[in-house]
Amino acid sequence: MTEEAIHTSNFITQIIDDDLANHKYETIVTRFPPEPNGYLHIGHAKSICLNFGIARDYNGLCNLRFDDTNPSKEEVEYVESIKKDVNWLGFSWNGEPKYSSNYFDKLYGYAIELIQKGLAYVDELTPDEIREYRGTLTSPGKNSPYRDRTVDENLALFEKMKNGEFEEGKACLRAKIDMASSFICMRDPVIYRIKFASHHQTGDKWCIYPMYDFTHCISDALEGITHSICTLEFQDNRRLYDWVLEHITIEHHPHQYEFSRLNLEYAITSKRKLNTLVKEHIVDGWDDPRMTTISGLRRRGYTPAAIREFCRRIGVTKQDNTVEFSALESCVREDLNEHAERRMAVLNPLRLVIDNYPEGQVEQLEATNHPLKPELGTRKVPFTRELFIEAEDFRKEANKKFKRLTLDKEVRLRYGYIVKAESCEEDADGNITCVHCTYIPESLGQDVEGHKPKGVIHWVSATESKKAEVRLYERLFKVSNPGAAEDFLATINENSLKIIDNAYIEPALAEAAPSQAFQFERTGYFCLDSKYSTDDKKVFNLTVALKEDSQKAAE
RNA sequence: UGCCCUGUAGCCAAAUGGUAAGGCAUGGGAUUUUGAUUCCCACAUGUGCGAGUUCGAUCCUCGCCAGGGCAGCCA
Repeated sequence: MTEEAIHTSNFITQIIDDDLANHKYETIVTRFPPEPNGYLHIGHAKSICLNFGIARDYNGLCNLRFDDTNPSKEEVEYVESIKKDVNWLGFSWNGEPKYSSNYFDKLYGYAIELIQKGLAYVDELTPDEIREYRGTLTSPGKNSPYRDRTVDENLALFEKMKNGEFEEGKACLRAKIDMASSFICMRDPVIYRIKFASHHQTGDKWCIYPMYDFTHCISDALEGITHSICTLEFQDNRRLYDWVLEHITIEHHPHQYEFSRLNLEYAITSKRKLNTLVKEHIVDGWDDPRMTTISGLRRRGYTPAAIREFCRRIGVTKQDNTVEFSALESCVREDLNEHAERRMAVLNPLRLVIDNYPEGQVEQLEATNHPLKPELGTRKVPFTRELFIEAEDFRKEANKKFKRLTLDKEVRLRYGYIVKAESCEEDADGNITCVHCTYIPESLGQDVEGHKPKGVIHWVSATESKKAEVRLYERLFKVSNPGAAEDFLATINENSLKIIDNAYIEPALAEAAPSQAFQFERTGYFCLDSKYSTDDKKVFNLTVALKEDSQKAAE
């Protein structure tokens, strides 16, 4: 998966192909325009891959533009996280990051132009009245009594708005379009409102801020965007996008195209709801490994390549869709299977004593780091008389499908010897506390005539291994579509985080580097937790479990 | 009961007038010192429904049905 498809085709790239063939454009320019009011999530990754991917595939440009027209919801923390996430996903934007707020002066000028053309007016209806006058989905609206003010009057009033001479909500600037339009966003949309809020980029320079519909199209035009790609809910807004650009004096007129946003099972792709989880401390921040935010996926151990591949596989259309979570997991497994070195770790230790192995002896067995990549080398794994194996890898007795250790039967210890379970000890409650076995000295690295182990299990030396914390995760929600629930907080899976504080890792894992992925053999893929892991106490996150043979459940 | 958009397999998604790609999932089988990986095989007489145009329709036309979006001084 190192080489991604150079050109993935979808209805938008088909339009671009046509535009290029017709010489409508020579260079394709796109943009990714997040509002810095939250962290990016997997849904944004789809848009990022689309916009930056097009720029890459067509040798074009993609701007990163913060759509920061609402200072009361936005923060610099978010702009920083967004830059980091876009870069981490493997993309770089054209030039410096842009901000809609860069264009506030020009936007103000275009508002004046509209007023001068008699196409905008200062309305003094209250917000409630504006809503009443707007009409409904099935009935037309009616004109505001302030709609026919003179140009001069509007100019003076808009100036007063800018100078802070109106209170918030007492006046706003509206485009004069059509109160009877079947597109509600064309019923004299508000294009400027008063907000006495300081802005993270412009400070207290302004007390009036332009609305999205007025800002976005002009920002696109000013940046020379050719294809302005957004999600389906903006389809109606396209009429207003075009109206604004047709009625002001501006060089470019980009075209807007809409695609369907990603819905992922068992995940939430609403910044507002994600924010609730963070603010209510239901999760451990925006980067909680259970979150499908970019930062959460990163901390969980997902790779940029896996996320990009996922976005490639799901495609881009206008159809509503809900992608199964397994589609995402398949992408990380594919990447990690190829790139993650293999290690052994025991999460639920059961003592295994090899009665015929010399006490005190430590043998350094050689283990390959990757079964299909000898170039990744080998490492030493200490083998001793007492080991830990997974408790679930031993049963006193079991049916034929059980491919692990049972009394009087043999298994191979991965990279080591064949052992035969002879007896086990139990506590007062009947829990198995220790298994005694014998090993076959000549079985190291080779089969032995007459011995057919039932399977291969992983292990760790009881005396040479290190203790570690391992965090296992399940889906954050109990239902496949938490976003549709009346109260999505009620669908939280209380068991989504399981902390194992007495896991044992082979010595080589104590050297694990942050952001290095490992496969704990027969268990899953893991990485160090960037937040809680320390030199003294390693903490590993489960990225994704290995697939399990369905026969395993039938044993 | 207005306008806009969308209906191809369990989930994504190609093909856009020439007779239904691919991926995920699922079920079988082979290989395997990871029940992983890898490799084979199976998986839509069918494109929401009904008409029409055509030699031929998933594709064009009309009607119907279903789903989504739109009534923030949010984006």
